[in-house]
Amino acid sequence: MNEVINSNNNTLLTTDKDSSKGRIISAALDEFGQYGLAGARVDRIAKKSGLNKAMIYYHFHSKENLYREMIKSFFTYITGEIGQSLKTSGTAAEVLSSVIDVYTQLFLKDTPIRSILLRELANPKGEILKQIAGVLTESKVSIELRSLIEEGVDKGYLRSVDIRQAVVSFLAMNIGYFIISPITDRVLQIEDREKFIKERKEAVMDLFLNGMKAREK
Amino acid sequence: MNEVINSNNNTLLTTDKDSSKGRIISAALDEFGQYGLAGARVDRIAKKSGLNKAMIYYHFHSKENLYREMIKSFFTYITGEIGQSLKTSGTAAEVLSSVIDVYTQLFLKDTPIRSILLRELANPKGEILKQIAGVLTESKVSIELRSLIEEGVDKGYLRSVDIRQAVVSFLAMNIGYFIISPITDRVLQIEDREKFIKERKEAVMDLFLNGMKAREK
Amino acid sequence: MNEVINSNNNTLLTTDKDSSKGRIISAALDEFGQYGLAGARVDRIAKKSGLNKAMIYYHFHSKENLYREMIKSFFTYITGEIGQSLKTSGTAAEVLSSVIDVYTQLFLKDTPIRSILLRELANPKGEILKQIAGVLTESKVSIELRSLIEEGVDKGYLRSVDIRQAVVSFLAMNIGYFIISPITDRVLQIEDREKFIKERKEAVMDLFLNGMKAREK
Amino acid sequence: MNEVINSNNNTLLTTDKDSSKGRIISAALDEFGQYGLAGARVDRIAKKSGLNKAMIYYHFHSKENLYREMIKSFFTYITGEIGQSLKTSGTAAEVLSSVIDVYTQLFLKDTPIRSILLRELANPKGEILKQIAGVLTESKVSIELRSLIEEGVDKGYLRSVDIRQAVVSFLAMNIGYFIISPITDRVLQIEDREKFIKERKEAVMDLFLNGMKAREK
DNA sequence: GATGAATGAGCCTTCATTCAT
DNA sequence: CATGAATGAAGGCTCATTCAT
Repeated sequence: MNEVINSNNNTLLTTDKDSSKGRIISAALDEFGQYGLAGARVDRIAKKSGLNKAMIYYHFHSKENLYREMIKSFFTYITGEIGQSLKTSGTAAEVLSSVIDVYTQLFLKDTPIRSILLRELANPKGEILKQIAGVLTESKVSIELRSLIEEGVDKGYLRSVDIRQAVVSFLAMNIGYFIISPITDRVLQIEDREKFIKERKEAVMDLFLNGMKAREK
Repeated sequence: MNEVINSNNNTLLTTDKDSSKGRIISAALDEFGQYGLAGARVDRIAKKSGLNKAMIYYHFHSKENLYREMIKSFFTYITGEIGQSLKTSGTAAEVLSSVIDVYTQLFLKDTPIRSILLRELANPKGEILKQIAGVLTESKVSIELRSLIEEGVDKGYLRSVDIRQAVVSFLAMNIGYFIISPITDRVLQIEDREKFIKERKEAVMDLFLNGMKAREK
Repeated sequence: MNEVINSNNNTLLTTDKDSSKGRIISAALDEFGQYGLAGARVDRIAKKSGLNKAMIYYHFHSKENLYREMIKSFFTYITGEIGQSLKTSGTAAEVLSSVIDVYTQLFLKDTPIRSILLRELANPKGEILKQIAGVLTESKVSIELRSLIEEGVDKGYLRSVDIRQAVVSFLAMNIGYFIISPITDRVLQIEDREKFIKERKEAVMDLFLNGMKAREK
Repeated sequence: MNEVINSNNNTLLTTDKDSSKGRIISAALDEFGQYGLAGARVDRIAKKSGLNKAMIYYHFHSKENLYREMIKSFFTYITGEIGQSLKTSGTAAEVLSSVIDVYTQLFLKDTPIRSILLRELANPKGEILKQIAGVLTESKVSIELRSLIEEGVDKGYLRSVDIRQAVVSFLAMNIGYFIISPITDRVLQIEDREKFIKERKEAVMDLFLNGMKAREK
């Protein structure tokens, strides 16, 4: 799941542990994930990467540019992951299950990417979000979901609803949960988080499919 | 000195807006909302508040403490708002509708509180989240939702599902949407956001209630 | 000659030794004179001024701006000096003598201003030179010289020559000497510089007046 | 390897222009002329020379040494130029005219050497000035001037004046003008500089010869 | 010779915080 | 309460110089 995927160019991915650029990007992911862009310290990134601070500027010119390059690099990697993981054929339940798996993998732990995404969501007008949206658009996940639902509607086993609302609801139930879980877990006093997440997949699919199912009147 | 008031901007506070403390808190909400804790500048807060920088330290001792006080002040206010807005009786649809209204109101615009909440969610172990969770727990929203669903299950018109999963799904469809909307709006190419949000309320209630409804076998 | 002339505004002159701005400007004059803009170190200026480095930025915003302010301050002071020293009536010899005295005073020693002026002359397109030229234009020295020569020509005791060339020649013989003297003193093996400079005044006036004098043919 | 050559730019050197050393020296002249020793950047010199930064250190060991070597190289060239251009026989007017031509050629444009010389003059105690003075001493210009004047005095058509003062005055009127011209041109509002410089030669010779001429009493 | 990468010291600037008044 | 000035500790970035190849 976290193997080396070394692109030829300057988009070195998370775990190209050999090249200096790769080590810096990796350290940057850590640092930016933990402290955010403003809170990150170039000194710490240098130390984490085992390189001299000047090397960061040699390769990336500025802290902000390093941030951008890191995000670009990461999302290039993510796109590949999603592409590989996503089942695009099978029953509706199977496809949904596969989509859920992808997001669960991405957000389950306190990954740097989760933190970075959240902080970027706090700047809705920032350029980074556009970039992220672009990558996700190309990853076709939403298109898969849309055509899946459209097919169900066409074949008559799903109700005719606003498809975009349905897609948003599905994504929100998955990604949205992982985002707000630090609060909801506390409010709902969920102690065994692992178990809850395991059960969540079933619960989401059940609610979604039931909510969408056509009724015989 | 502790009344719920409206600051001149879009920031709602629990402190007298004319007092120095109030003006500082108001400016801090702006600044922290825009830049986050690490990115905020005490100088700017001073300028925004029309006061001297030293006054901030006179009243709040440190930047971090100002941040905490600001959040405390804000959530005290929020709690009141939710308490007043939340219908606790009526049909299930009416209660859910009222809950949705509250969250929509809170997150609709790019409010400072949305940004602050998101950045705090990026630090899942931070103390602030505990505080927020505490406030929300006391606001009884989740309890209302839980008992609403339990009642439905008891009376037989809702299926017997994991109630906490249901509550999480409902919250995620609402709050979660507002959080990830900067991305989903782009990916799904939603141009008329106002309209989409208006329709969303119906869509969420429809999906949720249908997904929960008991079936005749 | 070096007294405190404290303008009311932000143009503090060289020796306003009390105010922080004055102390910084004074230290800056030293430092920039010795090392030039690029070679100057803000740390050293801070140390010399007895203040914290941050205070320099508090008062002057940037090293470059401090440089500009220092020059502005200094030339404002110089203008006053020239204005006071310059005799505007008397025989031609008296006026010229007074002009020479002013420049001798300014450039005799290794003053910071001499160094700064020279380094600016190395950037002929820089803004600073324009500023300096402006100040000197307002100081009326050149106008005095021109009208002095014009009068001599009108009255018939000076030859009719290009007045601007004459003014330039006079200035070059004075200022120009002080500028190139580190070289000429060596090449011409002038050991007793003090004596040479004392004699120079006579020599310059003699050459200039003789060179300009009308001849009976 | 040590021929006098013309670099591609406006920089004259004594080193083979195609060799790496030559290209570096040429680039250094450019860079030091524009920014001075402290402001010069080794990176830029490398880029301008089309070579790697490490090559500069391979050939010149340090930035400061490169500076010295560049100056040495340049003045070796200058000496040759002066030697070739300088007429050492003819009437006094012819010789002076030839000297003026040499200096005009050297300082007319914004040559790097003009800037470098000016900045060095700002450090009157620096070693570089000694070096320059040495080269000029060897170039015999001042000796030519001295003997020219001495001859005039001996033969009776020049007044008996301090010869060194006369030489200094002559040099100052020429070199000194080119140095202070960025200021005087502005103060005297000289718009057609080309024309002024052409006329200057006559004016200087006229003033100088007239000023020195013996008078019949 | 030639190069890209690496380094350590230092530089300009900023910032949270405090002090004197 | 309120302010302008002051401070020390970084923080981002640069630069002369060196190393491995």
